[in-house]
Amino acid sequence: MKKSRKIAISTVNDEQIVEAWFDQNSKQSFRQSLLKWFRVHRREMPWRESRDPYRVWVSEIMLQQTQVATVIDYFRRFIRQFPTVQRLATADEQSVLRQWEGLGYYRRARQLHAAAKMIVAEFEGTFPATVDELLRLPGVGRYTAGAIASIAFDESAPILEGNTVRLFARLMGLTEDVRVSKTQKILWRFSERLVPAKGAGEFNQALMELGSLVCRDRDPNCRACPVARSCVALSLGTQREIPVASPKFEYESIREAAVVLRRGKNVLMRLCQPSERWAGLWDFPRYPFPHGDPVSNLTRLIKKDSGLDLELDEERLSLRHAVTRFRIELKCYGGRVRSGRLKRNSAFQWVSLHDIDELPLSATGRKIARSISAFF
DNA sequence: AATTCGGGGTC
DNA sequence: GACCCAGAATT
Repeated sequence: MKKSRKIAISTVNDEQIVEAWFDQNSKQSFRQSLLKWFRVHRREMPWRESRDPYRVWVSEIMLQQTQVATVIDYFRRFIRQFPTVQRLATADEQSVLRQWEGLGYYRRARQLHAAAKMIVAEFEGTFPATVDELLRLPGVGRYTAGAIASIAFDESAPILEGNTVRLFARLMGLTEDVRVSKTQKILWRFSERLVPAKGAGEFNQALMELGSLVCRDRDPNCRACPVARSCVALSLGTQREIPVASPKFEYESIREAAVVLRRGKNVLMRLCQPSERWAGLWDFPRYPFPHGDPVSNLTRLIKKDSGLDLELDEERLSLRHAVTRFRIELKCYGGRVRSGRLKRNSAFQWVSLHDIDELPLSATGRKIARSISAFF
């Protein structure tokens, strides 16, 4: 008897911690308080000006792992150039990637483009309107499907992302690592139990807005919180210790070299291959920084890969940047071609200075391109 | 269950 | 520097 009771208590940490919260709190009054707050503090955002599923979809893809402030201008430009799903579907991928340049996670742009073609072809232009249909689109996972279905189609679908993870963890007083799947499951369950049958779109946006503006990562503003009375963390004074999250990765410092090789008005560029970082984007020829004499070693590397006979100058530009789990120190060299022709089906290609503006580059590639006059 | 995939904001 | 951001797909 005592034994089974003990087991029951330890399993409270799992699914039933959710039920414990709902036992202690009225979800109707929680929803009311939240929506009342949201109607006052709701921020204007370009994708909130309509409920056009296409625009909601584009915004949700852009917002994956990307802050609202960063997305706003990208969204405006993207919708200006690709105002409908049909226009996106018939665009070429390079122009889509060009609009995405600087946002990062470029797979999102390629999948968005692929999904637009799917919608036009398989759904005959009728936008997928349910979570289950939306999940068939590449780049659309559980969060994004729930967000689109609820915001654009008023489906009662739950969401879970950065803001709501933090909010829910504090509301329940969750002290477990929110990155492990067991905790994710608890958080999804919480979202499922909380989402209303009607008005889920507004409700979900209100949750995220509260997480973003009030239940902030650092410095949560509990005095301004409309649902403070439902917050276990606040009642225990542990709101600053929650959420607990294991580190995502450790940084590794690496050094690279890039080369701006000129031939007349053209510059040697390389199309990043599908298996590489920046797939589909253009980059300057780039290598791990060679040991020994960088100029002579780089000259040999480029000659081997491109087939060109060339002459390199000294270092002209040094950039530091971080990408994924790497801190990169990138040194850039200028150079001229003496003779030779490009190898066939190497990813290299001569690009005129003017055309570089139209190509999608990585953020560092664009920095090099902008200071290209320093190499001539 | 881990890793990959960017880049900028912020303290 | 270190962590976060309206995550998804792959290994």
